[in-house]
Amino acid sequence: MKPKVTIEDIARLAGVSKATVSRVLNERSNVKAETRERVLRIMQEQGFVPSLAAAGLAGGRSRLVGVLTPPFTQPTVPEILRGVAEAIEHTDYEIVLYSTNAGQSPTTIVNRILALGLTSCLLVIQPGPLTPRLLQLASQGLPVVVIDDQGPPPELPSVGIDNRVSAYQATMHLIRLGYRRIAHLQGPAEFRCAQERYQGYRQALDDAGLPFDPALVFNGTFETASGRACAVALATLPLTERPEAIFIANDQMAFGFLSAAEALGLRIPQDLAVVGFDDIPLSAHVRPTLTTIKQPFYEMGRNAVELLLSLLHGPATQPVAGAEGGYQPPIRIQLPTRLVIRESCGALTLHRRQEQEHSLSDE
Amino acid sequence: MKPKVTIEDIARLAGVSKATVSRVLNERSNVKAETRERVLRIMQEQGFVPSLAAAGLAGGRSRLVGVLTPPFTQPTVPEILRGVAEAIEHTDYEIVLYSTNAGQSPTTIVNRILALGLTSCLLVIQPGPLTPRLLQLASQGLPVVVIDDQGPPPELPSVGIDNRVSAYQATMHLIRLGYRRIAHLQGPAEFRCAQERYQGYRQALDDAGLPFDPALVFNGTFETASGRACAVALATLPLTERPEAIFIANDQMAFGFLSAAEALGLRIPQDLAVVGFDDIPLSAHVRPTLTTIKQPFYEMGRNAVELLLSLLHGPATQPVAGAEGGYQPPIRIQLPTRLVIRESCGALTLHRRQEQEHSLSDE
DNA sequence: CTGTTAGCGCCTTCAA
DNA sequence: TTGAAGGCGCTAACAG
Repeated sequence: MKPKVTIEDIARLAGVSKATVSRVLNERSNVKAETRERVLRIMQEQGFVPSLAAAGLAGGRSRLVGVLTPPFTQPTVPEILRGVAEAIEHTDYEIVLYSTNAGQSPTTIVNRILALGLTSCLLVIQPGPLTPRLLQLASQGLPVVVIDDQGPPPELPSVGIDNRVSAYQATMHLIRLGYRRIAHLQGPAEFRCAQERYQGYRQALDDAGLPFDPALVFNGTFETASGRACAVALATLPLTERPEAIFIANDQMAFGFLSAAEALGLRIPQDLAVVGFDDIPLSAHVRPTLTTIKQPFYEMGRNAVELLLSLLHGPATQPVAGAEGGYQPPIRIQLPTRLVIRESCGALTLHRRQEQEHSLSDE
Repeated sequence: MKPKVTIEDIARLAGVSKATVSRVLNERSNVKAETRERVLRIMQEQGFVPSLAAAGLAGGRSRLVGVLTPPFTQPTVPEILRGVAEAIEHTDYEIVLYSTNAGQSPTTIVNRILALGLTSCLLVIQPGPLTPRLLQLASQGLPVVVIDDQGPPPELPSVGIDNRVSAYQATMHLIRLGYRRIAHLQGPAEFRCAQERYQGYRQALDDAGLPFDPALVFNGTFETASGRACAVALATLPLTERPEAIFIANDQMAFGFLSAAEALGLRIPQDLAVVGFDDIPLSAHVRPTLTTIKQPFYEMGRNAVELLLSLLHGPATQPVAGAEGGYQPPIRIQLPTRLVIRESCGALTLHRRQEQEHSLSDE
């Protein structure tokens, strides 16, 4: 149906050997300029595009980057993928997508991916801890970059944010607004980012000379339901023990909190100020709109791709087993976050809307 | 680094020829049951996974489906992709993702995709009209399935909804609620779905014996801004000419409409009832929550994959040039939509919340 | 039912 | 700087 133009065709038309065409393709230097241009021109004319499949087979390394993602409906994912896709587009690589639908072993998928022999490197968007299998492969030399929107420990090259500092800023924002009793709804302990955000919260209290009250720290799961549960727990607290504000470790839980609070007759921010973490699309649209820490998801995607490709092209920094030369930690790109001030923290009502974000107007 | 297990290895260990192993792999029937099981067992033991790249090269057809998508941040996309990914997962195919970032020629991308020789079929999620190049390729025998969330003309096998009927239901819902003067904000004329939704609107008015007033039909772009513009236009109308309700051709525009209406002091649904179209995630969260037609995006993704694979496996229904046998239209899978009743249409306030959807509680 | 023989389109030695 | 030959891992004909 489609008479694919092959290297052989080009070679014949250009009057050179296939090997030479191949050299031109791979931008080898050892081709006479004149020849190169002729070949290039003919490739143009014929609309030649090399077969990635064959190139991968023959050359060993393919031009496909495997991208391992959680379900697309997880709110942080689309933005990250947009960044990834855009970065890839400027290269001659393509994306092979492996979506990990909840409930299937990540190890299985990883095995499948690699064994397929399609992809020569992996970009992992994975909430929570990494599969041992992945670590093992990486240590064997497979280029892997992790985007830790939810914060896996950086045992691999990774792109992410400084959760501790960001949480510190979020908490400090509440403190500056004059709140004294500040609660925290934290994420599950398996997530390193949950711990880090907790630490940032603690640190802010300390630095402000505020007492830490363990009774004000609630355990959550990063899911909406636990936000609701937390609101209920707070509402049952005696008025004197009730906090004036709460820093919630992700927006998803904050949504649950807001909706339950509304149902419970708890006014946000008048009765209780709320700051979240992530800034996913909904955050600008819930009522009240959510003050939160904005993670630069798009940029994370872009940076991850760049890092991955640089790993791929750069010298094979093979982690020699038992190397004595001192352990050097994997590369980490840390992107800045930003506090987005909206209604839920009370800053707007307190400070007459100095930095208000128009909710729907920016789309 | 990773000593890939090949068919050759399996063949040796099982004491058969590579061809036989291949037969087992491809589930050919002509293998003795006993042999098959031995081979399968050994493949298990060795953790053998065939190389898609090689298989594609050798066999001519690859096991990769190319998926052409708009940017992931377009709100309808994640759900569709989720469906696609989930359907693919049950097969031995993989997804190669081509994201069409706005502003780049679709034709270029399509060419690139095909020439790569990676994918043997294409799933296109494309708002608006199809590239001529795509049509041409399809007519040459390339299996293509289109998901028309925004409604391209079904010149190719496609999965979508009945826009006309759905729009009819939306409008009829408003009519049943007692509204008489009903406006319509339509999408751009290039989108067939925009025309169809308009037709459904007209039809509903006709069937209800309501007069059609061209002054109540506004032109939109399917984007937020045009929703705002429409609200402004409505607000400037003399009170007597103002409609009591409006059917807006997609939710994105409805959001713009709602936010502008709020700013203009127009109360929804008291002053004006609104019904949208799509039911994207935000629709349940804007204020007031949006009554709208729910498109089954997830199912569309799933069905599209199934259709595509059936096309791939089924008999090559090659559209023979100039065949006399009468033109038969391409397959179309039409999925049912559903009217989701929320606040913006006034039904809840009128009929004391009979079908209310809890906004945040279902996540 | 099974083994043998050619390639798929490309890259990578080698030798020239 | 170039050409010729071999093979990546698999499938598709053939024979048997």
